[in-house]
Amino acid sequence: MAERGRPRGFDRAEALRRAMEVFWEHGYEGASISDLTTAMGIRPPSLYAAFGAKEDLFREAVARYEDVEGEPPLRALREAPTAREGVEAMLRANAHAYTEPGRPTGCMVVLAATTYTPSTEGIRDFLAEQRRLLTAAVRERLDRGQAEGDVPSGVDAGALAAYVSSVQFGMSLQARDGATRTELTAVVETAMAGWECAARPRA
Amino acid sequence: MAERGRPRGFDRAEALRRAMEVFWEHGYEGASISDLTTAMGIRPPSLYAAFGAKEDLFREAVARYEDVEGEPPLRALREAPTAREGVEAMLRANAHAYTEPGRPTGCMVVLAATTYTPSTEGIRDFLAEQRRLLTAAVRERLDRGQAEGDVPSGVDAGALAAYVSSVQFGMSLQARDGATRTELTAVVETAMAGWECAARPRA
DNA sequence: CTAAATCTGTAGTGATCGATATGGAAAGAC
DNA sequence: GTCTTTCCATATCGATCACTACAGATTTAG
Repeated sequence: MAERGRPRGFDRAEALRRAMEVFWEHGYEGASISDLTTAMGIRPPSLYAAFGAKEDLFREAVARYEDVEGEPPLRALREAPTAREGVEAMLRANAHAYTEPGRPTGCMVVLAATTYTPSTEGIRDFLAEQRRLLTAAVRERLDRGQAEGDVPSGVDAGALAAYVSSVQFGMSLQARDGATRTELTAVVETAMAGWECAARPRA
Repeated sequence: MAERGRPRGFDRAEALRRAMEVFWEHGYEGASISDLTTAMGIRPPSLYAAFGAKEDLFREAVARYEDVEGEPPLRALREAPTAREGVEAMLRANAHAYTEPGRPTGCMVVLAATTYTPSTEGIRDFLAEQRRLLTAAVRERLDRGQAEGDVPSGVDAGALAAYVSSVQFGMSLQARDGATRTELTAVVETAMAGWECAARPRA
């Protein structure tokens, strides 16, 4: 049903997608309202009416990023038969996604707000929390692997999850620095080649 | 010998050290001239007279960071008897340095400029180049290990170096997100536990 | 002493930041 | 048609950005 009043003259979902790409490429502080409105094809009052403040738009863009870009690798992590295969599938999916032509390289959650000013500290903390949730998802998959017997029970799942996240976060930065898909895949294979040794109980 | 004219009223080296800490904590864009002059205890004209533009000051701050903070881990990498011990010593030194109380966490070269605007693209590229040099240093140590026989000759040194850098870059971000020294050290130990498997020739 | 050189503090430059006031345009309700 | 509601374009807001003009202060050179 049509709402009362003049209808919106642009596609809100498409505008959000374009805003996400600008934030993904330039980060929160690197994307000005002028950059965003140009990419979205609208003027500032339309942006503020449809999305609220810049910070609101950014949070919505991150949510869209996680739904569209972040979910497939996490699904691969969860749905693989073993924790090891899940981690490998997730890392391989990200090595591929981080170097997809025609769009920003690396992960938006990793790259969009490492610097901060007093006014953007909330944004920095928000992305840090999203990264902790990523590590927690790996941790949960490892715990499940231990419960199902494909990960040795003596393994420190927290340390192993933090290690996997470190590799993943580092891959994002290397992708942004120009690493190729082949190079990132080799990083994944190197990390996974060490898995049987790394995922072994230690003193 | 004293120069002609009124002498500088502040310690240039100490002012640079304070500027480095501000850039380290907040990044290039997150550190305003006002933030910098406040931390350095000087006024803008003194900053510009002594250091040039903000970008010049940043590059000098990075050089100082690399000399003071970055050199010890790299020396540990080079001076260890084997490549494996060198990498482990470097990573352990960084796990310690990234969580040193009373100063910014993580590595300045990794964290200070992941976002960018058209006017700061040069800064982003400059730090990317510094990161490539870090990876190249690891690569050189691995090549030497192969020449000296402590790294199997069939190992892909480039892939292994990129993997080590990924772990290291990821540790910086996790340190900034609040990871403790114990947690980062566990990441290093997990990575090194997999070394004998990872540093083995593969198809 | 005077002249030249260099540094410092005050006070501001134009540009850009995120965000908005205002008024006209375009829709449904009646 | 008129009234109400909502959206959009123009033009701009005050704040902050990196940076600097200017004048006074402090030094050496002579």
